[in-house]
Amino acid sequence: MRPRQTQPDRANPADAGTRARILEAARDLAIEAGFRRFSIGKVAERAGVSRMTVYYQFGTRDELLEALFDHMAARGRLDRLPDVFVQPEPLDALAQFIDVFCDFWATDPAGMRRMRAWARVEGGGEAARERDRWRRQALDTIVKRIRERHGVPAEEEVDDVVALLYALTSFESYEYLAEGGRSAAEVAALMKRAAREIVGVRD
Amino acid sequence: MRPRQTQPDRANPADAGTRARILEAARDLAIEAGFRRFSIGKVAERAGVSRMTVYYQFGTRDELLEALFDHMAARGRLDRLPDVFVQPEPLDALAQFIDVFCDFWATDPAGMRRMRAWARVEGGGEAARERDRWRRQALDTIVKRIRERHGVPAEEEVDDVVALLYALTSFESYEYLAEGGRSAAEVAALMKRAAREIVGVRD
DNA sequence: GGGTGAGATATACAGCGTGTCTATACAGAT
DNA sequence: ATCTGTATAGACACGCTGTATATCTCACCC
Repeated sequence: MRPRQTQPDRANPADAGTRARILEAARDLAIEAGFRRFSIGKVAERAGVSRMTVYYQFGTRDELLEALFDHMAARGRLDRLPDVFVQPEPLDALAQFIDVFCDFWATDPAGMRRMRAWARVEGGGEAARERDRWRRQALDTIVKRIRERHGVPAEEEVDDVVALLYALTSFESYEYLAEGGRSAAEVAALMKRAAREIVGVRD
Repeated sequence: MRPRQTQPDRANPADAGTRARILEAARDLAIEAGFRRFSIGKVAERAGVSRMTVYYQFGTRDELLEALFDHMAARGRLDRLPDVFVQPEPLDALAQFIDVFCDFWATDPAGMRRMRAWARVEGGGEAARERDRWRRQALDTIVKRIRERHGVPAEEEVDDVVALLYALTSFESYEYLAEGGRSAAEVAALMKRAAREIVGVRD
């Protein structure tokens, strides 16, 4: 167990968030320099803090990166997701789901890409994997509701439709779609159109 | 400039491919240990070669990884791609295109995933990026042929359709689709179905 | 006011990995 | 016999991680 982070708004010396400053510095550095040149020392320097403080707060480089992952997710307004499930019309829910995620991916594509890739390289990023599992589950729910509400278009398996939507709404797909200079909104529109075709509802 | 690789079939001492042995060792190690524990020393040891030889042959760790990338592509039977373009029926071409890539991704998913992620993290993997550009270009050609041959389904922009297919046929999508335990052939079938819906031909 | 405890820091160190340099050994080609 | 390209050995500078130890400084509590 690591030294535990105490109450964030602790009546502390000069600042009120050494951790936050370190995370911001880490994020900037990750984006700017890539993970190759990402080191505890540099993060510390950038945060105006000693190297030992970073170790004290986060333990290891990996734990710092994992924390950074969470930190970025928190900035991404992913908290709007619950709204999606109160939508009475599941097709609207699907559309809104796509909007929320596209906004999320768009908050910080450079950071996101590095963090996710890092997770794939190193096997870290448990937070991201967790979120992906969640995303899949959500799609499953939505698709099932759509099928209850509207008909089932012949031979299509639920699992297959969910898998396709899962791939379509991934960050990686977002990035590929955004490559041509498309804005987040444009990507979302494209995804929504494709999603409609994949679920195959004859409106 | 690095020491240049001489003719591969050089009438050499004992082996006839120190490079090849090193690349195989590198591949095994990358898959087995991840890039975290991927070091020149370990590769050398595994290849039964001295550390200096690796440096001599590849220069730097990055150059070794870049070479490894090419090496893996060469094993993936990506050379069957030209066949795709002699297909008279562009819809068949699209299907075959998907088959070839799914086979390619399936040759070595573990290695592929690490290599691609590494490219994203470090900015390396020029070979992979090159291949992606090529993939996009190929899809563009196929889509245009489809539109010539069959009609154009209303408002759909060529660029949008191409982008969607590009995302759909990416390695990352392959991986997401394969997650449920689907075989390469099953993933290919799924991709083909989705691709048909995306191009929107009313057969 | 003295004690306590958590946060932050300084210094030092072991260990590992990269990349460079120099020197050497050896095989085939001229 | 010499030259060239390949493989290797040993040593080294440098940078990064992670740990250990000791110190400093507050806020807070009695």
